[in-house]
Amino acid sequence: MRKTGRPTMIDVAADAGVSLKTVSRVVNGEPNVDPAMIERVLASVGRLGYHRNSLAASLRSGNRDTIGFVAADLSNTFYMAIAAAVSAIATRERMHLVMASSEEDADLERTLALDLCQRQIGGLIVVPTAADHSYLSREVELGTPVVFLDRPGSGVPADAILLDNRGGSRAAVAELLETGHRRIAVLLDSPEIYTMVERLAGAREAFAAQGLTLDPALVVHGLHTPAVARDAVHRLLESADPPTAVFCANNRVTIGALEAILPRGADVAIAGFDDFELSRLLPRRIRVVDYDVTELGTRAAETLLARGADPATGSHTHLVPTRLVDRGGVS
Amino acid sequence: MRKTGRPTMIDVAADAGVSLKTVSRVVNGEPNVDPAMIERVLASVGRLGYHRNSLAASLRSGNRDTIGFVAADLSNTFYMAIAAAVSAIATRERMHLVMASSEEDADLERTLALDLCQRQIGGLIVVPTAADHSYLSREVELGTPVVFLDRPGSGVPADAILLDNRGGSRAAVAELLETGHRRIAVLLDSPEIYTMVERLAGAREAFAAQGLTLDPALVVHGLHTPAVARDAVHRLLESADPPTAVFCANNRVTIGALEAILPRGADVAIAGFDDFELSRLLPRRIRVVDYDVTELGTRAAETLLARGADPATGSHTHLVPTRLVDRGGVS
DNA sequence: ATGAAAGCGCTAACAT
DNA sequence: ATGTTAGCGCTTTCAT
Repeated sequence: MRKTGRPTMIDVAADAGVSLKTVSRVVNGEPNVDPAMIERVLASVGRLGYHRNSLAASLRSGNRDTIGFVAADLSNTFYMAIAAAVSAIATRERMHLVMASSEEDADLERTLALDLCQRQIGGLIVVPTAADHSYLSREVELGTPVVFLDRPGSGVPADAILLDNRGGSRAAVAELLETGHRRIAVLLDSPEIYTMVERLAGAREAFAAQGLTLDPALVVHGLHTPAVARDAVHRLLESADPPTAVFCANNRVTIGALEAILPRGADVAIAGFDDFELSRLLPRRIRVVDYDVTELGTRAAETLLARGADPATGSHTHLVPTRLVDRGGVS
Repeated sequence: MRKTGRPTMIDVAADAGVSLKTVSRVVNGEPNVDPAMIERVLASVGRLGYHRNSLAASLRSGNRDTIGFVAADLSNTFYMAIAAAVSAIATRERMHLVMASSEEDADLERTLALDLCQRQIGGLIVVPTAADHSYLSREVELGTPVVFLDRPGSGVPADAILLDNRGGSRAAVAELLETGHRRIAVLLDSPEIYTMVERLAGAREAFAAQGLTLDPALVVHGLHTPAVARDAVHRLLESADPPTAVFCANNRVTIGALEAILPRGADVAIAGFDDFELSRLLPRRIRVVDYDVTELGTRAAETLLARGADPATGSHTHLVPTRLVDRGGVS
């Protein structure tokens, strides 16, 4: 036994009276080992409580058995659900998932992503916060597959898995217009976030398709939390010419809008991007742009693995479809 | 440059015309290096696009800079929120978080936990699914700190961070009793889950304090999903002697109960363990046993780090307090 | 079927 | 302040 705690293959080899390589063969289940030898080695493994050091193994073999995931904000259930989906694929492939949250900070994203690359990961999934991702180009060149999730990356050739943001919000706003609404408020988080830009564009497309335009006074940006969204909606409803409908560009905004509209009992139609927990139990009916969150994570992980297996083909962007559904209306 | 892609310290040393160790010193920011030398090395680092291989570094130094987290079910927002909290601490400490989900499967938990230990992690947080954790005793002996989260472990001395399950449910049920309810249904997930056992015990304590006992016909187990809980509540309400109140032992059960009770407009008081998203927007008032999820994750991570720094002291169990709050009652 | 030796990329221990 | 050497625990290559 060595001075330090953990037994190594050398210890097992000594204990079993075989060579280091034989232990390695047995531990890794390689073929062409005498059954009696296998027995002997496994007995020593059990006796010493030996566990293979997979770090040392991958150092030598170059095998990468970890997927890195840099989310934009892990306190957001959206990214957590994605992480869960990626984790499931990782486990299925006997890989590990290392995750981190950039907190919507471009510098932190860069630091975390490069940190993960230092750990010799087999692939990296990034929800881009930074505007430029050329900091990853060297890693991509050197063979680390990168997949952008939810938002496109730039400055580096990599696959991307995105939602059909435009199509989803276009459909939701088009429906409000068909129902006769004209004063439709569009409520958004920061315009620096890609999905917000796309969803606003989708709303504009719906107006344009009817030969109409969105009233700039009804486009509200910067609603980063439900509380801020709630206050903004209160203000809108108290204005001289209030909206008759609101389109909320994400679920936090929808929740804030509900917090303002429900207690007032205001007669305002509500549509929102992203489903959320308990939306079915809302006391009033709303329309929601829904999609399969799990598909985002699963696709990203599988794209990553496929890319690892075959780095040759060009980079693709996959759009995950959305659909407009009814929620609430209980009681 | 080497045959394989990534440049190594040796490449940098050759390029800069210095020794390997000097590169190591510069890259790790060690003191006592000539500023001119630092410049020269950093220039080569930039030119070659060198990144330190942290796996190789920790192989040699023995430093463990990863926290492992085995959740019981990552698709549950509760564990996701905990993972987010742990991730935040990991980032703060410049560590990484490797996570996996046991899917409430004891064998998978064991496999995942030991897999993580193989990766030479600096500490392991486990939400126990298995009944016995002596499979971890060797790792603990060898110096890997282990913290059990949400449920106690057994067979191995390790810290645990638990909720005050009994106290929380006792308070909730006591309040229902004080309000005059006697036929109180207690709705639970599987009785094999520790928290369920504790929460049921808390409910019993509340009855016992009044010299009363819980009607066995009103104790329902095995409500693993909201849908199953919903159906069970429908059956209870249609029975000959229906409950006038329900205590739901977790948020999935509460949601199922709401799905049954709200559409019926039934006059049944509701109390539940665990807060949930949008609980504030419910059309009717319910009581919720609330607590700080972040605190669970933060405590676990900090206990782990403290344990890593000082393995000497005995193992402790920390109880995170709960409080009874109002939710819903909007419109 | 088994083993000896080299070396993955880095840091620790010891020079100088 | 800088360099040299050994070796972390394992896999690979090449013998036997």
